[in-house]
Amino acid sequence: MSKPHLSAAIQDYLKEIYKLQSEGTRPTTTAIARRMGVAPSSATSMLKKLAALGLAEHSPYRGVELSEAGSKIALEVIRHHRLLEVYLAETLKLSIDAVHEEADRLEHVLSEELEARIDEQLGYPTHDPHGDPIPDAGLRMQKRRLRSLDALQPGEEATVERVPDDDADLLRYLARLRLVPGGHVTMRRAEPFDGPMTVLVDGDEHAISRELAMQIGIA
Amino acid sequence: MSKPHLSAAIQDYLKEIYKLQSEGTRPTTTAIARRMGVAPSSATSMLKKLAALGLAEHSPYRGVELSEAGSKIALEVIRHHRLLEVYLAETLKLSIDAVHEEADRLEHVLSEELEARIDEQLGYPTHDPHGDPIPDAGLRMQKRRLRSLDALQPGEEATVERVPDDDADLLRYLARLRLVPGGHVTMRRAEPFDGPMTVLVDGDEHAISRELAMQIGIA
DNA sequence: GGTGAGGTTTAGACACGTCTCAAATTCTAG
DNA sequence: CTAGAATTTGAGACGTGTCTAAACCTCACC
Repeated sequence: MSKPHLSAAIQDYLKEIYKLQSEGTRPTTTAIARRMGVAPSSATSMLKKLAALGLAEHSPYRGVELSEAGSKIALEVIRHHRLLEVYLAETLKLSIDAVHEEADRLEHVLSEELEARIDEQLGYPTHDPHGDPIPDAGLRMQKRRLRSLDALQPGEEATVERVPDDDADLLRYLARLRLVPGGHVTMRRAEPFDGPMTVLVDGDEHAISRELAMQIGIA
Repeated sequence: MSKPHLSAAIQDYLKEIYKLQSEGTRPTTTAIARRMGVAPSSATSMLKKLAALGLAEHSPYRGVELSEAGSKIALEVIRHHRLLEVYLAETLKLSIDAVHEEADRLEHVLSEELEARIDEQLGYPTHDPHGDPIPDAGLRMQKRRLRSLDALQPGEEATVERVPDDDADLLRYLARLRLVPGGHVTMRRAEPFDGPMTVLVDGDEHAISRELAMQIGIA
């Protein structure tokens, strides 16, 4: 009962498991360990702990699934994280490639009070700087299905809506190309055999790999 | 060498030892333990660790003294803490009684980058909301010797410059009386035998204990 | 329906920061 | 100067989260 004080580690695991689940990936021990940057055995220990706390159901060798309580906490952490990202970007002018790492540290020490102030001051934003949705105060998160940039036909135009959030180098590169949420993009060419794609952004042509194009959400 | 990653606990101990030192109190094991809210033996362990890390000199049964390196880190933590207090009060409109606790958690996860942005955005403040000095970017802290409110003679006026920072209930009370930094106070009466003092603040008379008056800095 | 490769769990260890309890040391009052 | 009081330290334990090494399941393939 009550609150056995959920450590930062527990919160991080719950968050990653939740994200894996919502990406459609089955949250296997290995996948979780890779995301967390720990050994698989460490993940196993944690999964057992999460199960003991009633935050997840762990069927050994089978996988894990968050309980109602676990999902709730995961959403709270994600809300903290993404709100902080918006805050750091808007109010303190941090660049899009820096906000993720900062928010990762701040998310665990953000009080509900501060969260509310930030949310209010930002005007209740619905998406973070990378285009990921922010759960609202009731922890409801609006899902949206985006096309990915590689699906664009030559000549077609679109607005960038989402970019990956956790690779700072990649984000710096994308920011330089202005291939970030809000950017306007036109498909020029797609080389055959899954070759690179040439896109026009703000009057500049850039060639990017199809793999990268697949990671960029558009609408 | 390098950075053995100074844990939040280490930073907290260094900060408290530094504060004890600059208050003129000899940082004994017991005093440190009381400030940290831990058992004296826990403090001893930590003092030994600090000594092993070259952050302090520990003479058993005698006390402890911060080294150059230890003082530097203490000042960095104090800078983080007090800058955050100003930031939370000014930008996010947190009340003076809430900022200390929030800053205590945030101070350990504030990056240098963020610290610099905050400092700049605030216009390089020199004092936190309780009136304590903020070390500058070079970690120099301006000391000032304040009189305390109980030294005021009947009829004398002064401006409140400093209040205690870590008792939220007390701060709420002082804030209600407007007996906080910036407030203008006039001494009315001081009852004999160290009795209470009656002061005028913004047109309202309040009686406060001499003990409390001693904790309030004026100029 | 065996079997081997790969994913998963267990076992045992460690670092950290905390505790309690008991022993050692220092302080202080007579 | 000394004995009792107060303080400080040491030893051993615990909880958390991590690791490596080794044992253990599962499933797809033949």
